[in-house]
Amino acid sequence: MPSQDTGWAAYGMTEGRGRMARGGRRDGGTRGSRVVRATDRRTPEGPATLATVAARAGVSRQTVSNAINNPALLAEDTLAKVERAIADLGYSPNLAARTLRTRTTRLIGLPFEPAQEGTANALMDRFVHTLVEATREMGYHVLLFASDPTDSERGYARMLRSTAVDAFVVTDTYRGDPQVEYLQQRGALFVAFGRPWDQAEAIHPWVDVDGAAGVAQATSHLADRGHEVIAWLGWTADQPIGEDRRAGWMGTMRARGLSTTRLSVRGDGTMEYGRRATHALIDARKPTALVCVSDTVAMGAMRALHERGLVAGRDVAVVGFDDSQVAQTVSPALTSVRQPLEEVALGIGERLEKLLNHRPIEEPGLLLQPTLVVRETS
Amino acid sequence: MPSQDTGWAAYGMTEGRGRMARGGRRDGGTRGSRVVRATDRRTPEGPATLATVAARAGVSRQTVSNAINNPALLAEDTLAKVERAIADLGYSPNLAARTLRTRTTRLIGLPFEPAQEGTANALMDRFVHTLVEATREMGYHVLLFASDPTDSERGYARMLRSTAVDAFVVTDTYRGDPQVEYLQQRGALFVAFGRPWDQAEAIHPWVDVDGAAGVAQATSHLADRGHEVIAWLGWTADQPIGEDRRAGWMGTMRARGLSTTRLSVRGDGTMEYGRRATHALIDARKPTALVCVSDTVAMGAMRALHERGLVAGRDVAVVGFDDSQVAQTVSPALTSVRQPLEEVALGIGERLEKLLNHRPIEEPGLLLQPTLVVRETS
DNA sequence: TTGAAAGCGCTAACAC
DNA sequence: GTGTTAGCGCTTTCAA
Repeated sequence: MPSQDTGWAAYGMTEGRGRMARGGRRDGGTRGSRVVRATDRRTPEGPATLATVAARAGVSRQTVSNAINNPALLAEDTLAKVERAIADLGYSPNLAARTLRTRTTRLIGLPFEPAQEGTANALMDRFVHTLVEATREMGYHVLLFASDPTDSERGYARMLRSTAVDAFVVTDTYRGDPQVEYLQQRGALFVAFGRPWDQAEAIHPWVDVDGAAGVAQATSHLADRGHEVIAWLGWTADQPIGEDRRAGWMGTMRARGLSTTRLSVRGDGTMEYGRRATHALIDARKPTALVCVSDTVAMGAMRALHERGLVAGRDVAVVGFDDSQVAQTVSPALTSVRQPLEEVALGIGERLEKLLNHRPIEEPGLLLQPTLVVRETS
Repeated sequence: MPSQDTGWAAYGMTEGRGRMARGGRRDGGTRGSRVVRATDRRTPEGPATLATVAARAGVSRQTVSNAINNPALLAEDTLAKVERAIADLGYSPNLAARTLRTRTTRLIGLPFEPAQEGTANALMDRFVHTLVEATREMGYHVLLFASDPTDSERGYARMLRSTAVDAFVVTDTYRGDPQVEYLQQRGALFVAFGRPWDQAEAIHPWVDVDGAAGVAQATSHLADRGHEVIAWLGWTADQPIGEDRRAGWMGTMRARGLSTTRLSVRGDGTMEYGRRATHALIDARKPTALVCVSDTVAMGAMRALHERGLVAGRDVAVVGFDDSQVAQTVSPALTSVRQPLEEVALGIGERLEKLLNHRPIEEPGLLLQPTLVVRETS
């Protein structure tokens, strides 16, 4: 175990801390009557505080505080003096003290769901990273917390009661979950990644991706290339996201006067489902193009084509959704709809900022357009 | 914008807060001389505090504190009384106040690097999730922060100075980075995901995966199946992880008395590199099996095979590393070495707990064994 | 076993 | 423009 005692060392240590924290610290002695116990050694133990900086700069603590939070209030030379001292001492405000005073943690809570070995993983990664960056620029950090799967409110409740975060980002507004309602009732601040599918009246800030538009784009792209028998491989009808994407296919087909009869299939999102559905579709309707609700399903479709000696992109076009790593790696490379996750995170960041600063949000909902990444399979 | 004022509403609001926070709160009036300004209304604004609970239970604040932190000290019935009150009021201690007092945030800092569109994404996801779970059980949360890419110490420094976290998890000890040194000098608490490759003397707690053993396993597997000309497709020699994995191949080949001459290739980790290297290897040495440093490289290899009309798994065996989603999805499915990321996170959690409780860590370093997931390509 | 007092480092309110 | 005072909610002596 390392045991360096350089710097203020013993950071986060309990033993001996009580003692340390006692004497010596408040070198200014703003309250004259205070009895300084133990040794009054001046060695800087622990990080600098407002008092340390104030003493060094020859001003009061409040002035240092103002220099940080309200620099405009200070005279130019005072400000310079204080800033010097801050730099010299390497001072950063103690976050806990600030939080206690301002009732503001500068933390954003992000529930981190179990990673299902499948779809959304890499997506989340792109999203979370941009969110971290965006919130950092606002002066916030992202706090991960496991939302109890059995009782999803548990996780939130604790965070709320203990004043642990200023706001939440809710990432799965899908399947009309009660999270949103719960948070709204509590008056908690949050922005959702995902539309309020069922509760149309609830107008909380949200950002989402227009899946229908993405699939419409894909379908148009195929139609433009001369395809007329274009099939849809979707999720089960209870999933709003899947149905939304399906609507994009359906709308485009209708608009182009193309038949959709027996060309729409639904099922769980597995590869095996994609494979079987593709075989069945080919037997029944001989589609020349397949639009899939996800890359995973598309991979199943490609496998089925392979099994029949058909080549994806030459004999039958295939389009996926998500632009996952698989889409980019597989051969032939899969055309896929890419979600603008970075933009989503940015949009959420903007809304969070307004929420946290109590500024009005003119446009609570933001629907972003995905882009079609055309590769070899179409 | 939502404007419910249910519950303690206005949570995190600035306006009017000063007023709210003033009167009424300290209903016990522990310090008799304190002048209570404004109205002394009893309506519970804001979450319950120690004082609220104490008043309700008819005990002092300290007793409530003890009930939470040192229940053994209390008489049975007093404890029961207090616990009742806590439950009734839905009380959770204010984290900021506790932090200010104890100098303990119960937060673990995790630097979140830019997501490179490629290798490790889904990996991180598996890891982070388990880490969140493990630390939650210890009563900690995970705080994400962007470590400045240009000046990696920047991010840490800020977190340290502002007493924002109790400990760090450092995730890329690879390429002998200065982070570790920096943190050690500061006496900061941390556990590394990754061995201390260069600075052998530095004994900080770490957990890592034995890449060499994983590749050795893969190579043995191939040799057992009768392969004798087994090639290695690695990363450039400056990457310790890559060299470690390569050593697994090399060691096994030697142990089995198989030649390695002109069978080892190195390059960047791209698919294109994997593809070209495979073509070159086949031209030069006609290997019957390819062991790859990553799934990405393996995908390149498979593409090359495909281009030559060879079938992976039948004509030439291929093994990857990471067991990424691609490995599971591609056809034929890729045999790959899977890292026990959940165990890594668990091991890190254990070490963190000991570190934070100032308990000795008997075994600072933990090297975990990956497993070979055999699929169609071998 | 329980209670009283003090103070962690900061900022809001107000006085000068 | 700067300083003074009070107190956020908690835990830690220390006294009863």
